[in-house]
Amino acid sequence: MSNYTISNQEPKGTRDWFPEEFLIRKYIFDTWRQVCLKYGFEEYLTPLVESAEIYRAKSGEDVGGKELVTFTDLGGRELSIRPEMTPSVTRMVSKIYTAAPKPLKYFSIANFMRNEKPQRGRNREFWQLNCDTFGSSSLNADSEILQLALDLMLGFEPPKNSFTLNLSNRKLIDEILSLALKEIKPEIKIEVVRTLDKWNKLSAIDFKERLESFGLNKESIEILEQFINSKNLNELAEKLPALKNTLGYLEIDQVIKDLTDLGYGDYVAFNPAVIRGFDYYDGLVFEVFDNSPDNNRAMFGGGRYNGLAEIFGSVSFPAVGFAIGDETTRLFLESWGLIEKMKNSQPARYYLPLLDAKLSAELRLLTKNLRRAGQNIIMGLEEQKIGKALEYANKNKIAQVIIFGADEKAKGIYKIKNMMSGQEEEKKLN
RNA sequence: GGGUACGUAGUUCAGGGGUUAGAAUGUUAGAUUGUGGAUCUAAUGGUCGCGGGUUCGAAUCCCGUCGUACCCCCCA
Repeated sequence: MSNYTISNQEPKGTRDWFPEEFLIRKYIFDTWRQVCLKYGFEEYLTPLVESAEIYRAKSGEDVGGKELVTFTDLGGRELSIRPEMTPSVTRMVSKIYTAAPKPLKYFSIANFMRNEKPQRGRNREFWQLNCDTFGSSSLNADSEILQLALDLMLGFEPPKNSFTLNLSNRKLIDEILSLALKEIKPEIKIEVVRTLDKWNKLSAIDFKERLESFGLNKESIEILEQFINSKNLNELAEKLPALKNTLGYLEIDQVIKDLTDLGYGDYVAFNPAVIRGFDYYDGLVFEVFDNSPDNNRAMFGGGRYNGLAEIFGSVSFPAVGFAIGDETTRLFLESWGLIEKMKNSQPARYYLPLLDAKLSAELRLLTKNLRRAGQNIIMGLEEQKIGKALEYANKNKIAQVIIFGADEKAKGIYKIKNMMSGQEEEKKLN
């Protein structure tokens, strides 16, 4: 006898997946996988751990630093549990890139770990779908990736206007910065970009004051305000004509046209406040927003990151992609009542209780035959009176009970009772 | 890393200095002679998150710590 007990609580920031929760997760993963396969994307996986340096090199101060979960292996190598997929998949692709036919279209569904403070929509262990196209600089690749992101959302059959894909371009951001800031130091530029990124959370006054604190003059601030307040491309072109024929502008314009032609127009919009935290983005960037008042937040995003690959080796290649988390997706489904809908369309399960211990051999045989015929059967293991059997089915939300006792055996039948309607159906035993 | 709130049966909660800590629900067994969500009976359940302090006495007050939820920071 020990005088203490070990807690049965899961580690901080992780969660147990009881069948009810697991069902939701499985539904999300199945939907993702189905959509990706339709796009001809191929599924891959990398190891759970990578050399720690791969993250220290590029993942940034937090993700690649204090949030990294690291240990030392038997050979003294420092390994980390992956906090994101991009370095791994880039490393993996760089091994085959030169010899592989281009482009490569890859996706994976994997878990990750970041040592951060858990909060709504964010845990230490989380799961993500990562989708990337490698080896194409064509705008068609960007278009397709965005279409994939949209179809991933539409795969859950959400109501109209439940989400919006907001679109911008890092090239456009660079244009506006050189237009507004001209000879300002790079450190200040980074701060300005962060402020633009936070525009949603700041009031107009705070926004202005913040820019003033960086020492920007009136003219610069006015240009930035005109930019960030543009509701669409036309408005932007009117206010800041200098941007109109820039590559960044034209790319956004083209992609929105592509997607509108395909019928996604209601879901796509230019939004100058989409910046995204990572520095490696260098072309189109996007974020998908949940429009639900209960869950109004950026769900996921991505973009083009042509310059990233060269950091990991000699091979450089263009890439465009995004990642979407299981938890944010679950919150989206919840906010639009889509989980109940999914639960009600699960395949039927049958409960076949052991009403008479003497019939256990017959019960096993019947179970086997029904399973062979493609049914999902939960077979009773302990002798049970019919009342208890029906109660068990109720409590476990099993819709159909197969009744097979002495009476049925004598008649050479079994009965299927529907728990919802109460109706019974007789079937012959072979 | 900073902040706010909360930790009492498996679960949802009550009790807010005074004997052996309660309810509902769940689980298990039995009753109603094989057609259900019911009712009845019984059993099962808790070092009141953990540690320290104040007190004659702490689930209750104080401090710390751990955990949970949410916000900020950061980031997908």
